Amino acid sequence: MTGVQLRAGLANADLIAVLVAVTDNEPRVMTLRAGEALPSGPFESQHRSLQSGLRDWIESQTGHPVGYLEQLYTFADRDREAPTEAGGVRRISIGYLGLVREQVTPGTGQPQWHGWYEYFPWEDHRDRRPLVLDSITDRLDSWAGADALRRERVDFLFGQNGLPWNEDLALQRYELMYEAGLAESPSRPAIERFGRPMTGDHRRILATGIARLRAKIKYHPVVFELMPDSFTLLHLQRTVEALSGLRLHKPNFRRQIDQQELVEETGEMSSGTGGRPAKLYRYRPTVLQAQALAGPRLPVSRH
Amino acid sequence: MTGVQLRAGLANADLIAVLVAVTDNEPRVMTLRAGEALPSGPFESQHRSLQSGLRDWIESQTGHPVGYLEQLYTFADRDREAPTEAGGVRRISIGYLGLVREQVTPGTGQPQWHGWYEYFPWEDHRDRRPLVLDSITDRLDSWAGADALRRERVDFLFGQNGLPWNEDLALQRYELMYEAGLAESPSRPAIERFGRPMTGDHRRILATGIARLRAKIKYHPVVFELMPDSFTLLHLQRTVEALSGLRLHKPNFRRQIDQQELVEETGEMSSGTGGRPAKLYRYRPTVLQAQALAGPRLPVSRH
DNA sequence: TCCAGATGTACTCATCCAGAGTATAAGGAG
DNA sequence: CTCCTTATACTCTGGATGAGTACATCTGGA
Repeated sequence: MTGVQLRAGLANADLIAVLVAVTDNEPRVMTLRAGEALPSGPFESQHRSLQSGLRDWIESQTGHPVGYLEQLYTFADRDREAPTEAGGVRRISIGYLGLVREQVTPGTGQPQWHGWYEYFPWEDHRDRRPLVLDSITDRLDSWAGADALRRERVDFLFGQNGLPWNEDLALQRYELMYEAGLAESPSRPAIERFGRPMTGDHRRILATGIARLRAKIKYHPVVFELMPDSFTLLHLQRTVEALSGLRLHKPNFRRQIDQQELVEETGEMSSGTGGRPAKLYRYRPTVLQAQALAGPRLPVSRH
Repeated sequence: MTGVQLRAGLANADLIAVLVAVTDNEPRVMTLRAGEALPSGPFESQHRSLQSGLRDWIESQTGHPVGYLEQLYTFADRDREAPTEAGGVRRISIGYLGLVREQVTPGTGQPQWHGWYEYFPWEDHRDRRPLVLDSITDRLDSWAGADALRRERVDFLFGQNGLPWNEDLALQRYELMYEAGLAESPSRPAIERFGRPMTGDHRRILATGIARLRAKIKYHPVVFELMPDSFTLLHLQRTVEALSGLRLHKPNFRRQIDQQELVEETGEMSSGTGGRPAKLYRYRPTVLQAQALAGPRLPVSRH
C-alpha cells in the first residue's frame, strides 16, 4: 500500500440478498432457517457479473423474475460473526437488495417469507405510533444519561421532543439500538421485545435494505416492481405505505401519481372489495423516468 | 446455495479509494502512476473495520485527516482487468469515496492530484457547454443508428433534443460511452479526445465517485469537509460549482445556505481578492443536520 | 327499499420554496 | 473620481405540497 505497490489479500466472500415482496399490504423478506437468516450463497459462478448470477439464482428460487436488483453494501467488519475464525482471512459479504412481484403462495420449498416488521416492530407507524417505542426510548434515555450528544441523537432518530419521525433512518436507529445494547446481545429474554433476532449481522443487513428502499421509493419509481400487472391507486398507495411504515394523504398521493404520468388506465375496473369499484392502472415505464426523477435540485442558473 | 447450505468462495480482494479535494476551484483526485491509477491497497489490516483501516492509511499518505469516508461500490465483474488471470478466483475491489481538506501543496511524495475533468472533460459545464460534447454525441448518434431506445438514452443522458443536462448522471454517461466504444478500447488515438484513460476499470470507479458526490452534496452537507476552517460564501459556492460542473445562481445559493443555518459568521472579513471584502463563515455542524437533511418527502398525513 | 359505511374521485385553498431578476453597498485600480 | 468587481438585500412569480371538503358509486344489512 505504501507507494505504488499493490498487495491483495485473500478473503472469504459470499453474497447476501435482501429480497422483498409485498403481499396483503405487508412487506416481506425471503428468509431461511425459520426466519433466522437471509439467503446467502457462493461468490463464484459462470456469470460475468455478480448481479446476473444472483438474478438467475433468485429466479430459480422464487419462480418469479427479479424486477429490480441493486447492490446494497459490502459488510466486512472483523466482528461480523460472533467467534471470528482464526487466521488472517476476513469474511466479507456483498449485500444486494432485490424486489419481486407479489407472491400468491409463499412457495412450497425451503425459503419462507416473513413480514419485515417482525424484525423491526418499532418501524411500523401505519396505524399508530407503536407501543414498543416507549420501552425503547426509556432504555435509550437511561443509556444516554447526561450525555447531551447521545440525547440529541436519540431525539433525532426516534422523533422525540417534538422532532418528527423520519422513516428513512431505519438503519441508523437499529445501529443506535445495537450500540446501546438493545439489539443482539447475550441476554436473550429482554431482546425478544425489540424485534425478532437473526444470525450474525443479518438483521443489520436487513435494516440496510429497508432504509435504502424507503429512501429510493421517493425519487425512483421502483414500487412498480412490487406491483402486479394491473392495480388500483389505493393498492399502490397501500404498498408504499407498507414500505415506508407511514400513512399517506390519499388525494395528494393520487395527484402526485398522475402528474408524474407513471401510470395509465387499463380500461378495466376492480371487482370491488367493499366500496365503489376503482379503475385499474398499469405501469407505464419510460426510459427517462427509469433513470432519474425529480429529487432536490441545485439552484442552477439557466442561461 | 440451494437450501440452507452456505458455500463461500475465496476471492482476491483489495480496496480502491477515490480521494477528492478541491483546490483553486478545481476538483482533484489522488492518483498514482502519473495519473493512471487510483490508489489501492491491501484488504487485511489490524483494524476492526475496513473503514478505519483505510482512514489511517489515507491520513498517512496525505498528511491530512479524512473528513468524510463512504463506501462506494464493490466491483467484481469477471472482465475488470484486461486479461483475467486463470483459475476460479475472482478479483474484487471495494471502492471508497473520501473527502479531504484543500491541499496547499500537492505533497512531495508519490501520490499526485489531478483535476478530475482531465478524465471527464465533457462533465465540466461551468463556463460553457464543453466542445467535446459535440464529437461525443456525433459518435453516439451514429452508434444509436435507427435504434429508438438507444437514441432516447443518448438524448436523456447527454441533454440532447431539448432535454436538460443532468449532472448526476456522470456514471451512466460514462457507461454508455464505454458501451458504445468511446472509452477504453484498443484504438488509442481517437480515445485521447474523450478524456484521459486509466488502468483497468479505474476510470469507471472514478465516475462512480463523482456521480455519488454530485448527488450527495444536494441533500447532505458534505461540501464542508472540503472547505478550510473559514471561507466566504462565494468560495463555498465555487466549490459546489466545481463538483457539480455547473454555474449556480448567486442570490439563491446564499439564501439556501443561510436558511439552512449550516454556517455562522466568524466575525472576520476576507482580505479582498478584488471587490468588496466578504464576511468569513465557518461550518456549524449539528447532530441533526449531520445525519439527514431535507430531501423529497412523501405526502404524509399528519395527525 | 333505503340507509350506513366504505371506497373512489374531483375540487379548493394556503403556504412554502425555488428560479429569476434587480438594486444597492463597499472595496481596488487606473 | 470613475469604472470594475464583488458582496448583500430585496422583490416577484409559478409551481409543488400539505391539508381539507364535497360528491360519486358500490355493497350489505335493517
